Amino acid sequence: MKNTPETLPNQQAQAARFQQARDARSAATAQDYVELISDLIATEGEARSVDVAKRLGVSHATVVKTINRLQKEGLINTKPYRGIFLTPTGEDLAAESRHRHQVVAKLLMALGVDEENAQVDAEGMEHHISAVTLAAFEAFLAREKQ
Amino acid sequence: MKNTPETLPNQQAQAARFQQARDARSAATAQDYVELISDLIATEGEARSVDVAKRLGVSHATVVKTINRLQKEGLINTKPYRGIFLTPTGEDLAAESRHRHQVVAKLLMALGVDEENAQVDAEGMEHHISAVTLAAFEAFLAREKQ
DNA sequence: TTTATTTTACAGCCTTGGCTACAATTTACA
DNA sequence: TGTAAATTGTAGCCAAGGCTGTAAAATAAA
Repeated sequence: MKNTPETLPNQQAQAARFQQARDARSAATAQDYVELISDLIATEGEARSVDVAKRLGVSHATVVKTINRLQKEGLINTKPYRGIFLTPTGEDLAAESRHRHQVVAKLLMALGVDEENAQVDAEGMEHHISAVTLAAFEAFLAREKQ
Repeated sequence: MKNTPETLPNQQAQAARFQQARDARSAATAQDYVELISDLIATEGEARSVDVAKRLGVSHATVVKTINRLQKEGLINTKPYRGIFLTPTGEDLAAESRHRHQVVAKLLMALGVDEENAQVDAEGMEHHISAVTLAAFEAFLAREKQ
């Protein structure tokens, strides 16, 4: 295949889109954790790694390892054998993630998707919603409400 | 935290949702590859690993490794130093993926998202769209067209 | 206050999906 | 035809995110 003048920019644009999707995938873990930890603190008063493991459906060892990484990244604070807490940065990310999650789930339901399917799909989709798309979703929901 | 009668099912439901999201993430690679290979064959007459690498924005070595895995999984056929082909299973998956991708992109644009952002977000979102949600998207688009 | 249970931590392993560097093969062209 | 360029393949490395198994600490119960 030769690189005609048009194919090259298309290639690069497509590569950039795939790159963004990969970035979103790797950011998804951090978002899931902080969102869940924030929820647990709000509803249960504390977040323990055993609860995080149960909610995520993974082993507690996986949780501990990930928590350690997120702590290095400045999203989480822990003390040995004590609960898990969010840093201000982690709180911000959690709030943003929860908001995106809720908007996506509401949009799906507004389009006629049942609650359970909306929750499942929102869990995966929320990490791939750009600011532009989020705004479009919110605008649609605002229109529908009238 | 004690497991009150209500928290347990909730926990399990949430764990199942996260599990589905993880499954979708790992299936995403296969879908991206077959969709892209199918596109390349359609537009260029053949799919070569160097082209796949350029379009995905990864190294050719990564492509070769993944192609080998997908071949073992029965989605792709290759002969040493020859092009990449899809098995019937791979063709089916590619068609399905392309369709989902297009529906998602169209929906985003119907909601006012610009083409480029729609393409980026669709690339990530398409792997997390259940059959129910896909049908809802299509129904919405059909309604809009009138 | 011991003892048992729960929770947390750590060690080591696997797979996926990235990478670079180098080797082999095919294709293009001088 | 023979050599250079392009393409494909291989080897070996890394990080993330899974896992099991075992040890340590904290909590609950006898």
